[in-house]
Order: sequence, then structure tokens, then C-alpha cells
Amino acid sequence: MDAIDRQLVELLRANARLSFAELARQVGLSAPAVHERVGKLEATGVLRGYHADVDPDAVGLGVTALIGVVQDSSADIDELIGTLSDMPEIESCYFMAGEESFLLKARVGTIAELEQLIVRLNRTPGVSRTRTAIALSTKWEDRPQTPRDLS
Amino acid sequence: MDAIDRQLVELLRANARLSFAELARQVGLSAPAVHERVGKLEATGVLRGYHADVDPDAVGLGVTALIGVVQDSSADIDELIGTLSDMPEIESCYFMAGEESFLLKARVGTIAELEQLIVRLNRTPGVSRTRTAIALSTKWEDRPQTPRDLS
DNA sequence: AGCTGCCGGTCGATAGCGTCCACGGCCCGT
DNA sequence: ACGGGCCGTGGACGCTATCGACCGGCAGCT
Repeated sequence: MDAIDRQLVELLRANARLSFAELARQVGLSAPAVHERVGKLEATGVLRGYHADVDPDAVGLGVTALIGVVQDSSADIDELIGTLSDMPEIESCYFMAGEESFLLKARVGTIAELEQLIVRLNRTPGVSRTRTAIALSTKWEDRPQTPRDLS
Repeated sequence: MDAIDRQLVELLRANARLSFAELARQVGLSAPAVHERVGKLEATGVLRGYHADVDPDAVGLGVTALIGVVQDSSADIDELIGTLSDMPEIESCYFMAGEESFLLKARVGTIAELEQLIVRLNRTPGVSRTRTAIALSTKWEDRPQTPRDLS
């Protein structure tokens, strides 16, 4: 991860569809050299993938909620994670320090669907309680942060 | 947004670097037709961009925290949003229903940096109180959800 | 010092891609 | 039946992806 690698990561984070030729021009190397560097960044797991950023409203997912999950004493964590990951509405899942073991970011189309999701969560074995907060608006999301020097 | 558009969105969400020719093969149209459809999806805001997914650990951002912010009565919301958006550590910012007006997802390199961020937040005019929860691990994040029928 | 391998780059070639344009079928209201 | 808009196809052209051959710098050994 030298300065050029960081530059490539930065460029691809801003626009994942840049051509290798364009990347090469930006960093001052030849296209094959850039091709090889990007390949290595992918192989080492620095670059995990390239994804289109889709407007959730445009695909009928206008409701965003953040749900804290308190597990009960009998919970099998791995099993609970498995159950949660079977719920497609849950876009992100963090295992947290604190009383609420999980924090989920869920996206659904309507409040009614959110209600159903919460009911389903509360019925899930290992879940003692949930606490739901609704996002009224998303000011920004997944904003990239310029990488720091890993010296 | 017909079935082919949804298919294109889905394909690009899975892999934003697919060539138009490859997209064309997958959906059964010619490359120029796909080019035009994707252009329209971008123009109408369905596709907002294409971003590389970078491993936060690999760029020195190993600590993820979720921070609830309670505003005080004198707060100017827009000004507060502006101040928050000047803090690069804050990757996402949701305006919430409930006592905590904002929920922030922040990423920093060390706990010490998180401490500094929290101090800075608590000093910010308009902020009455914050509540921070640290993510011990990310089970998954920004998982795509297959789009529903917008009938 | 000189030799040797490796790493990481350039260069050149070729197949395939991006993108522009002209053209054509279909659906619709007249 | 006709005309126009929409949405597609096919062809053409320059540019890109990607391979293999080559090359220079550096490390470590003799």
C-alpha cells in the first residue's frame, strides 16, 4: 500500500467505473501496471467489490429504521446471527458493546412492513427485546473518508 | 423502470464494473440499448454512483461507533448538520424520530480518536448530550436487497 | 565487484468494448 | 392509412483490456 495504491483506492471509491486507462493517466503509470496493482488490491482484500449506489426511494424502500436488539440469556449468538441474516430487510448488522447486543439497519417500503419486521424480530428465539428508531431523513450515508497514512 | 431496468440495477449493484457488453448479454439486449437505459437510470437518480467497497481495516479505520445525539433547545438544526458534516469521521448521518435527533455512524482508527470525536461533538453548539455505542464487529453492512415490484 | 533472480514497471499487439449514427419496427392518436 | 415518438438493432471507429516479451533497479550471494 504505497501512495499510488492509496490514490487508486481513492479514485475507485469516488468512481468505480473508471477505466484502467483513465486510472493510469491519473496516477502516472501505464495501464497494465495499474491493472496489476488493482488486481493485487482486490486479492489482498483492500478492495472488496464495486457496487452501484441505488436510491432506496426509487426501488420502493423509503423507510429506514435502526433497531437495537437485546438478547436473552439463553441466546445462541451464532444461531441468532443466522436468523437475522435471513431477513432481507436488514441491510447492516453490527455486534455491539452494551446492553443491546445488535444494532440493525433495516429498510422497508412502508411502516406496516416495519411493524411486521419488528414483530418477527421479537418472536425470534434468543431475542429478549428490541428498540426501534425511525430515520426521518438521511442527511448522508456511507460518505467516503480519505485514507490515513498507515505509517 | 421495467423488468430489464430492475435487472440492470441489480447487476450493477452486484458488480459496478461490468461492461455494457456484458450487461447486454445478461439482459438480452444490444450494448447501445443498455448504454441508453443505464444513462437514463443515472439521469433520473435511480443510480446515484458507483463506488469501490474498501475494507475499513485496510485503510486504518478499524473502530466503528454509533453515536446518538440529543440536541438542546437552542439548536439550529441546519447549522448543526453543517457542523456535523464537517467532521470527516462521520460516515453516515440520520435525522431521527425520538429523543436523539441524530444518529451518526463514525469510523476512526483508535479508541483515542473516538474519544476526541465525542468530546468535539459534546462541545458543539446545539448538542446537549451524546450516547456512544461501539461496534465490536460488523456482521454485514450495506447488503443489497432485491428490489420489489413498484406496481 | 560481478552475477543472478525477483519485482515491478514499459511497450506492442490483438481482440473486444464504448459510443456515435443511421435506420427500422411498434404503438398511438388522428 | 399516416406521422411521430420511443425504443430497439447493426455497423463503424477509436479507444480499452489484457497478454506476453522485455528491461532496469535492487538484494543477496559468491
